[in-house]
Amino acid sequence: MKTTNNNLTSKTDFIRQKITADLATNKNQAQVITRFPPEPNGYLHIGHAKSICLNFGIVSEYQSGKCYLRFDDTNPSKENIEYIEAIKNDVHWLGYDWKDNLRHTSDYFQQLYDYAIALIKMDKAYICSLTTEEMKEYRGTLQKPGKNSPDRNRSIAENINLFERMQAGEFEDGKLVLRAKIDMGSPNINMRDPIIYRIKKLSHPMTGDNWSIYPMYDFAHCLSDSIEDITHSLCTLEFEDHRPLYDWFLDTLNTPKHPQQIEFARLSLNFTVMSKRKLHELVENNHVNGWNDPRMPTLIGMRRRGYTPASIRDFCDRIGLTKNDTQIEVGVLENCIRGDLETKALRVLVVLKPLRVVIENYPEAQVEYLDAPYHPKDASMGSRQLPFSRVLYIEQDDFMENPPKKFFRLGPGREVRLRYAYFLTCQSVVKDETGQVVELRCTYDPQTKGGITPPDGRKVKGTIHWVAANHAITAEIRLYDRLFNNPNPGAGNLDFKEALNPNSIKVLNNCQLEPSLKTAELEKSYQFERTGYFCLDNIDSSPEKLVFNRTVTLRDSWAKKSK
RNA sequence: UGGGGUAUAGCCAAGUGGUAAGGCACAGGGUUUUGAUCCCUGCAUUCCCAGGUUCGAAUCCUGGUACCCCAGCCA
Repeated sequence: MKTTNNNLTSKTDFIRQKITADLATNKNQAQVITRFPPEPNGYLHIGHAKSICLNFGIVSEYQSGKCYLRFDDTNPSKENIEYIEAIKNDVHWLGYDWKDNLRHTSDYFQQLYDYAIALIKMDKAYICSLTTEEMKEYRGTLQKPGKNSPDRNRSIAENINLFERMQAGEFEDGKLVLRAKIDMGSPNINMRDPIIYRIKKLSHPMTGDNWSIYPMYDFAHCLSDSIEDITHSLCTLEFEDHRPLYDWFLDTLNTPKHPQQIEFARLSLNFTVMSKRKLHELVENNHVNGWNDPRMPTLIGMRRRGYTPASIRDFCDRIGLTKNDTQIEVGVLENCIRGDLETKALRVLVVLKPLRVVIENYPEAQVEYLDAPYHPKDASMGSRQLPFSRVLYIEQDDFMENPPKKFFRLGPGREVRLRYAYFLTCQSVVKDETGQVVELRCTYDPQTKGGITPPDGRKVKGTIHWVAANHAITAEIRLYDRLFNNPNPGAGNLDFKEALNPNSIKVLNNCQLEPSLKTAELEKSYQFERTGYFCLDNIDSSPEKLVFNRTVTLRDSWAKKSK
């Protein structure tokens, strides 16, 4: 999608081509106005991020750009105020600012009502008393045309009277609806006299008890776009066959503005689910621990996991924008966060699964401090002093009793470098009654301080991380893996929950961290050298008990090879 | 013959009649005190299929095929 790198980014997707062309012909007074219109009935996920980056991103590319954040709150039975606040937070976190362009569809309820009255007066809408079942029957099927409602020829005066009484609260929910009078024989089901208002005697989060009728999406959305003078109304593919209806309302009502709806393919990621229904189900049935579970594809979950706004924006740039029905590999996302954190994350030493090492030729009570840079390529990130002493912890995975020849780490008689410290040779192995290796007895080479090559020129192939036992901090670390085992959970007619990965979270309780991590900060990423990127858990971590989440592992060509 | 869409590599995706960009993945090589990073190199005689038009077709025409979406008083 990018034709050049970095700041010279120029995207040439079909929507931008269209906008550029419109600008060239001076359509819409050479303006570009978009909107991101979430329904406040759930948390935002990575799929919404695609839309946010598109709508907010695109207007920043043009001088005249403006993007509204508009809550599409036309259904009070599903929506609530908590979601509104959460969505605002997520949009800001992602890096976008709607400035003073915050709106709600409910802001236009009166105008929408007036438009409905206008439609009735044009004899283009009528009150229908068919029940839900009858309505379905009259609608016809995909193959067969529908038939006219018996109420279709109700008089304008009666329609107005009934509509006013619907709003006045005279009828129970579901008794009557207002329908557009279009064409029950249309091959497009959306045009078969769609419902535009229904009765819902419910308190609305924004308008309280002012209304007992609420407009439907198709009616409210195009008119809200028109009211806001949206130039390009970008939405996903499933609304493509609603476009004739979008245009019908605006044409019929002859609105001063007629925005153009353009559809693009929604994001689909493998090994995860994106539909709100499924995400709700995961949360409600406790398959995850809430919307902010780090395994969720929600923005709030990804944030907790350690994904940065920049990495998500980069992802949205890379995946492209087309009408193709595609499924992006999660590897692309992982690659984006690795790319971002590679330059930003402080490097630290942390042992996930400790194995005790005693250096037999190192003085008992001695402690020395070794200088270790926070980033191998960026000196401006500074350095810290790592305490080193006779008893250390190394990673269990860095030792094998009978290692294959290509294993560069520790084994009986083998020598490795302790990062920033010394060369270390394994002399013997201590086991418990069960035969488990519990300790390594080693020696170090005093001539390799700092990890340098000794005078005899001896080379060592592997470098491992470590932590001084007496100085280490103990912490909990949560290792996450993909939530589903199947690249396409729920494909076919399988229940997507069958594909849940039972090992999507692994909690390690005895992790040993270098002392500098005592002051680790929230919202900051750390690279635990050789293992991955981590961040403090923004819910469960406390100064007394640090809890880290693994954002993503480092690329590991050894793991790949050794399989 | 319900309607609306989409087909370019394992996954994305440029390409708009002039001889198949780029990214991810993958494979090989180099640098490296992270088996990371970084740096090279390779990776579609062919664009869903079949015909046709043309000096020339992924692009135009004709006919097929596959997949996705639509029958909420949801959005």
